[in-house]
Amino acid sequence: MASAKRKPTPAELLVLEDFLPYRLSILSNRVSRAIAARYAKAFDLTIPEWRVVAVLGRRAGLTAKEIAEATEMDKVAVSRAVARLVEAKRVAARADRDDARRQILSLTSQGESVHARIAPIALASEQRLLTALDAREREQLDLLIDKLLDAAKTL
Amino acid sequence: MASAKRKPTPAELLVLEDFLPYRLSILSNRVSRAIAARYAKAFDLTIPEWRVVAVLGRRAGLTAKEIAEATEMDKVAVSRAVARLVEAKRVAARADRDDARRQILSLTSQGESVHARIAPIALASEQRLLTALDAREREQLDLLIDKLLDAAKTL
DNA sequence: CAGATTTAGTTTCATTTGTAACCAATGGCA
DNA sequence: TGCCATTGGTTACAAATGAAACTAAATCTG
Repeated sequence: MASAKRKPTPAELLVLEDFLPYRLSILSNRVSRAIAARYAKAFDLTIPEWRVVAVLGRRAGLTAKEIAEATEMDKVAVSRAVARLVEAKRVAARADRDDARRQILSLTSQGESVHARIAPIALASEQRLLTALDAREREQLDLLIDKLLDAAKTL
Repeated sequence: MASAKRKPTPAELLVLEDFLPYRLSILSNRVSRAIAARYAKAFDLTIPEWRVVAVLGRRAGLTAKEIAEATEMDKVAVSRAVARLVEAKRVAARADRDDARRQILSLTSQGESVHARIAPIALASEQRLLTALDAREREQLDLLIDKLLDAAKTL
């Protein structure tokens, strides 16, 4: 007969290396750090600044609020990143004629240049990571992340 | 005839919402924050401390070095987390007779209690997240994350 | 249109985190 | 054995982050 088994306690079940939130955290950190290492010092750009550049590079004329929404950064982080970027003349701010609180932001030519130079580095890193997966797996990954992102919204 | 198309530049190809490192970062943050919110205040425990508790809960008698390896935290983070846990009498340190620099760490009964109370909360959050996926997708996810973790190691 | 409320964005301050320097113990090794 | 390099861990300092308070403009409401 089968040996009588006690049901494992939650504490016994929780193995850090198998715990999804932990795994995601390690993965995200490894990837972000590796990529940031390639541009952070070379371009004197933080990750939040990079995100602002990336989004303005594709959609010029956003306000800080819109950038915050697009990047999922909070408004303080956006404010700081934009301030540094404006200071560095990588982003230009012009007044919004309809609302004096808002500023319409867009990349300067220097900002465009940063964008154009970092984009291939970022994409190459992503591609390098994705070489671990075949085409089918990449599709699966996209789908799974979409589902998890959605589920995590309501956690 | 097909219209002549210019090859898109990298800057045009890089869409933040589709960029894997960005997606992973958002996902990881959402998940970690949601889970931490459930225990951080209630147990006065930071994420690094929680990781130390989790690993010591399953493998008592580790040194700080070993904890750092097991959790992928750097030694400073471990040192700080352990210091707070010892202070709170959740972790006990005893001298290693072979090497005076090392301390053998393990959970106190209070630490065990924290572990036993948080484990089900953490697992429940993970399960809740995973309800978005069916059994097959969960397997795929595990496999994909393993591959990416491995690939990210050498980025 | 006056006062209250909301919104966009910034500043301030406390906490967290990361890096580097440091200290003490150990392990070569000549 | 005596010196040097390495290792385990902590400390100190700077930079990043987050929460809350704040400013100023816009909007709502009576």
